[in-house]
Amino acid sequence: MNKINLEGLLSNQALFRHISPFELNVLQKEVVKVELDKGLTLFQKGDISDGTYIVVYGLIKLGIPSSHGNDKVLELIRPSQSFGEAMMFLDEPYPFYAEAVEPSLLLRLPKNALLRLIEQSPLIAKQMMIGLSYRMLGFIRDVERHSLQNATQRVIDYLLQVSNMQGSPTIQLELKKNLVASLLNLSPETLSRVLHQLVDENLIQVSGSHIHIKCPETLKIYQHGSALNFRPHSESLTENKAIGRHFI
Amino acid sequence: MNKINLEGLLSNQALFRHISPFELNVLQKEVVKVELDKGLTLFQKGDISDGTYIVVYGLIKLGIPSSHGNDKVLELIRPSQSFGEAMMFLDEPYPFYAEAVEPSLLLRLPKNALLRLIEQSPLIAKQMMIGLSYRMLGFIRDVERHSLQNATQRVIDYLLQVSNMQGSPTIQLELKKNLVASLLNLSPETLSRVLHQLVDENLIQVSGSHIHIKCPETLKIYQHGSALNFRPHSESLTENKAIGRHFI
DNA sequence: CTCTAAACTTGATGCTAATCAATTTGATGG
DNA sequence: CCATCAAATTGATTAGCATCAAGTTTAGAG
Repeated sequence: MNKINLEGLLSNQALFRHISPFELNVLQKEVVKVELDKGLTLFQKGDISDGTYIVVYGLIKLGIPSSHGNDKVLELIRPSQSFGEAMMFLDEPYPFYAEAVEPSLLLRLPKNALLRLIEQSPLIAKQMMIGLSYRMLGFIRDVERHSLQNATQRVIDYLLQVSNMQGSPTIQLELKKNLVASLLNLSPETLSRVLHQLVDENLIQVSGSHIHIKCPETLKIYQHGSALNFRPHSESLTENKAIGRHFI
Repeated sequence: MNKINLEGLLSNQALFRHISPFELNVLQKEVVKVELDKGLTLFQKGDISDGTYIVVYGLIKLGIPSSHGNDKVLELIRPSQSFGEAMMFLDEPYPFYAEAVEPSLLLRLPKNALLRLIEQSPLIAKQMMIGLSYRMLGFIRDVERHSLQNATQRVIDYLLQVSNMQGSPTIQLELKKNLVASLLNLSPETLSRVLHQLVDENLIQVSGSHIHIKCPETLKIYQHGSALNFRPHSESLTENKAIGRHFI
């Protein structure tokens, strides 16, 4: 229980960038540090929400269990990101479980403290909304990927995204391929085959968790033009695309 | 351009339940009413965000276009719900298009007005977060449905959900089956076949857009136990489910 | 450095749901 | 009330990916 340390951690969070020293001190008494070893579960699906968590370091997996063991990885939460807000605001049980993929340190912000902060600081409220919005956009992109792209396209999408995030054409997978597969809604076998195929086509090089993208541009084009990717379709859902607004 | 009418509309929105008369008057000058005929598009994917929209009446479809015409319906927005917040906060282009499925009336709240309201009223900020959270939970459930359930399960899920929403075992589809299918990530043909199968099994009755659920309980059980639903699986992703928290 | 278990790969097979195509049903307007 | 077009159904076929099963590689403990 190291107060100075805790204050330091809190003041480093983007969410509390604009917090007053006084409020920081109050908050510090309400926040709980939670340390999780690799593989440990923070909460299960169905548990009652007990606040919002911020990741200080480590990597948290939000997953949905399935009755047959083939869980779905919903999202990965990285340092300075938070999770659990939605369930807190709605007083709903968690629709996913949270588990540490790596040794992690979290901060738990109790509901009341967070609500008070929103009331006292519009800047924090705005920051929270930006956070929520960012994650919402992530979900929208997920739905798009899963609905409109095939296995190869999803893998390429993921590779390009990670490469972009890590700022290098050579990327280091931070996850077991099992988890990557689940994140992309693929079986591990299919992921393996797709990667192999991309190697065959001389688009990437793979060695372990190290993947080198030979030419991002080519890959992007391949994603849309590849013969593996789907065929035409019978009918459009949107025949009436006339654009119109009537301001009144 | 009917001012009294506009004020009335605004004060009826859950979001502005706690707004002051003065602020209501200011806001009223910034809000724009947008009327859309059936089938008309409000904005396209990629357009720059110009604020947040609240639906007064009608039904708005948020969709993602695909290069081959088989669009994906992302979400349906009903009266008193809003959309576009996330893109506004993040200054991102819309990742979907918005189109009126029925003749609709919307209110457009410009970014600046909304940001001002958040600063001035924590209650509005909180209300907005609740709204965002609600829609986030919807997306989480979508991902779960699409990842872990097969066609039959998704359809049953949908039927039970609509039945629940409408508070009756006899439900009235508010959408063309085309759109329902897209919402559930199914081809229209598959939706048709699944419904037919459920009729054969004597679980529902269908006549046009009118569907009667004979026994919600039986349907719920069928959803999990049906022979059509999947088989075991090789390997679990989550072997390490020990629950542990170290508070420090 | 070796040993063992887990992670990953590879091949063979089958199932689900998409696609294609042809009707049938239903709705809308003249 | 019929004509016309969109929506929905139905059947036949097949692509895409999951599953199952057997191997190979990798990594981490001792």
